[in-house]
Amino acid sequence: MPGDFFGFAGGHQHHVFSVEALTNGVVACYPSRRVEMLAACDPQVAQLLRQKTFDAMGRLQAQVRILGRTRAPEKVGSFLLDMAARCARGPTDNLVLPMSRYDIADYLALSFETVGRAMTDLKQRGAIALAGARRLTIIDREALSRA
Amino acid sequence: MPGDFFGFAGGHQHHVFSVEALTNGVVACYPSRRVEMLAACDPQVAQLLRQKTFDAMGRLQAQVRILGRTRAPEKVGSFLLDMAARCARGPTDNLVLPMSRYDIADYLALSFETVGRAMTDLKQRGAIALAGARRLTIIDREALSRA
DNA sequence: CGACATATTGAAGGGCTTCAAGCTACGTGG
DNA sequence: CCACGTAGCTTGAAGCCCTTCAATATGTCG
Repeated sequence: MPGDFFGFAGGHQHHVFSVEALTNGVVACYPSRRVEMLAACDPQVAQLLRQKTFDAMGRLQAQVRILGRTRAPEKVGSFLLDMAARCARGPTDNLVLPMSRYDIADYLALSFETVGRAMTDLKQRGAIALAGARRLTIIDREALSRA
Repeated sequence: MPGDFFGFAGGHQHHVFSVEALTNGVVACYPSRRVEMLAACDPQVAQLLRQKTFDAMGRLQAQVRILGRTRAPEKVGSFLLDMAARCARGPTDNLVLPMSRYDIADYLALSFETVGRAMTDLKQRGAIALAGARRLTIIDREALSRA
């Protein structure tokens, strides 16, 4: 998502992940060698780099927590909470998913049909409200985390 | 595992994970505020901190890759490869699991019976050899990653 | 409007979980 | 020394959840 840094982990060897942008945008590349030099010279750059790295770790930890769920509605529920936190444009719990069911399924290690079924399941339980496939409102955060 | 750093992500708020040591050992705690000060003053400390952080991110990414597998033998197989890489005491593919089936199951979001069944499954396919429950030899790395 | 991508819904099958019963290994105490 | 007890592992059977395949619906462009 906009502002996210990625790719600095895994040493200078091969990367084990690919990255997909959820919106149109520009990707700025910084050669790791040069970043290291900059960080060595300028403590403020080093501090910023630390901050960005910690942010990236936080995203990874969130991903681990989501993938660690055992059932589909739990996975989708915690995914929606995560997306709500990252797409937050205000205090409301309305959000527009920036990705398709297929992309969500890929992210959660589920089939895209199961993602859809989990959505309607959460809706029927009153945890969320759906307007179309991507526009939704979070009604019961508790229900999403313990779905 | 020995030498692992952890806990510096997630900002200065609440941590969302617990950590469990796989061996007896000593945990050294560094107040984040003081670490920040040290890093700001000493570029070498900052460099070391970056390195340790990248290592931790690598572990998290490995965990995501493992949890992202859809079937149990795949999960256990890639877990074993990961453990082999982290327990490496030489070029051999022998390793002693430092954790019980129950702990592995918890780590992989599976039931401990399923972990055991996946083990015997991998053994019967000739991917690994088991000596007791924890001592094993990796025979076919390919088979483990595509199990 | 028409066409294509995306979502929903249904039904059959398979994998994992759960519950339950043995089994093995190890340490304790008689 | 051996019986015993506990913790960990294995194995079996039933049930549930997810996947897969298939058909229909929705919606979003041109």
